[in-house]
Amino acid sequence: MTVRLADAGDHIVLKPCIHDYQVNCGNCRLNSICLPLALESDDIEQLDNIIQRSKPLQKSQHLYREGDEFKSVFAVRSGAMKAYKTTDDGREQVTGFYFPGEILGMDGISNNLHASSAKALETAAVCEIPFTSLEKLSAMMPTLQRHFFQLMSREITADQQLITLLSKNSADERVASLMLSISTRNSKRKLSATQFRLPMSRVDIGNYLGLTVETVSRVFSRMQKLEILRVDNKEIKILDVQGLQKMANVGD
Amino acid sequence: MTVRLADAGDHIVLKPCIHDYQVNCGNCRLNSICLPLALESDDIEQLDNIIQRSKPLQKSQHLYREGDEFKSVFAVRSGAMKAYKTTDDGREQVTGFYFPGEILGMDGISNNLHASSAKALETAAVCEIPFTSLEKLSAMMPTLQRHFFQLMSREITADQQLITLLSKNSADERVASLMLSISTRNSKRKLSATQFRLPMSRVDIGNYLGLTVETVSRVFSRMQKLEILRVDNKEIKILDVQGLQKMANVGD
DNA sequence: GAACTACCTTGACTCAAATCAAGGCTGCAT
DNA sequence: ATGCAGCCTTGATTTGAGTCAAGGTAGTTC
Repeated sequence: MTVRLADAGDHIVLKPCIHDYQVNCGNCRLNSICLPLALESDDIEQLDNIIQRSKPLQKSQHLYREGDEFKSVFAVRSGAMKAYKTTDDGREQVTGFYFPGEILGMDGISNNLHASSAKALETAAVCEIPFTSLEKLSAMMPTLQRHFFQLMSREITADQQLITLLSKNSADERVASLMLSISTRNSKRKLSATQFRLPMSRVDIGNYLGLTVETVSRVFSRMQKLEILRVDNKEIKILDVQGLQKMANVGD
Repeated sequence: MTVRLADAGDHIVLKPCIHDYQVNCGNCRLNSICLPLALESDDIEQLDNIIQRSKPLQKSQHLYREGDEFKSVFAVRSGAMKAYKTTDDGREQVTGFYFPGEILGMDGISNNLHASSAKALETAAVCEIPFTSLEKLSAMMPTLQRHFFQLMSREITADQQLITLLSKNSADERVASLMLSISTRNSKRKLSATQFRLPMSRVDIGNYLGLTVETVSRVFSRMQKLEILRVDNKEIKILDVQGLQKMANVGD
């Protein structure tokens, strides 16, 4: 059975081969997420000039690796990315999933080395923002400087959310929270909040949430039995948002 | 039995009532940790001018609370602080411990509201750095701007370390890692790396590491039995650094 | 210095998630 | 179409940390 991916027509199509190289920040339909600046059009043009748009990454291709020299941060334009660290004993800790309009790579600033690796979960296009140019432009444009401080701060609060989730919540609550997070982020980019395709594997979800694959799989089965979700491999349909919120144990 | 607190004379005395209000950034002995800038003395003076030094906080007094308006970031001058969030069901998640020279409050930038609360673990003095002034100064001083980006990035990598610890490591490994982290940070400020007094309670340690008090206590007992640490309430003496590293399971 | 409180430790028991094991799907390559 | 490899699911069993319970210790107040 086939499921429609998006309910909002052709806003952002998560299929390969539709990557518009001519897009610029001024007309990018993600700029309300990516750069919610009250930028003067002149400012946008300056920003646009420093941004490099390269050819799309294929699934499982790396954007950068832990230890690489840090030169740029990246905005996801289409597709999805994961950031992860490899622990001393070789296991993988996923530190974040990044969807269109979201920025990654900021952990590399502190040491001029990327502190994590970034890999495409599916065919993905990114905008590269060279950091030295961004710094110079920030010094000249107070709103941009402010905005970038805010982006970094948001990464910190997101990490703290995850810390709390890992430290205090059960397997059910963790998976439910992730589903709600993806749902919310989808609706921000005008995609369906209730129906979507997960770009990551169960292993990735487990590595993000501090759970094993088996546990993630069991939670999905449980949610399906409770008629909170319909799960068909990577296709997710949220049947009962309130039930999901209750399962996530989030205060509302 | 009494234990000397510091091995380096009167560098930083963790006892109350020795707080020098006349300190400025130029002569502060923490500036190699707090602001490792190759700042011109003129630059230091400008920075110094925006920094406010208020009277010390008493133990368990709040510096700010979750939801307060964000106005400033803070540098710890003496004592120790903890940052924490309260979960929807009233439990506490400690997101970080902050020692002299370390900066806290950066999670408030994203929403202009503090995303966590900060409380003194013992009598503590802080330097308040008003954020709007810092922004203005950053736009004028590239090294300061760069430095502040790096500080925020460091907070991100620290959070990612904690995420990995919570997600992948056993109780033994978590407690051992925290002891090593405190040891390292102590030696950076010329204090003993092997002997120190924990400013936080077992409950705080548990809330930071995602463990219960009982588990933290049992780990300390185990470490003592293995002659890795000597634990006398809050006094810690590391007897076997290599054993501790092995227990933390950190690659070297 | 007695009493109180907050903090810490230890033991016995329980339970949620990990581990171990096996089998089923899916989609790609031949 | 067939075979293969990676991914996902389900069941049985184990285990590390949580929970419950009780008692000890240190520091503070009166």
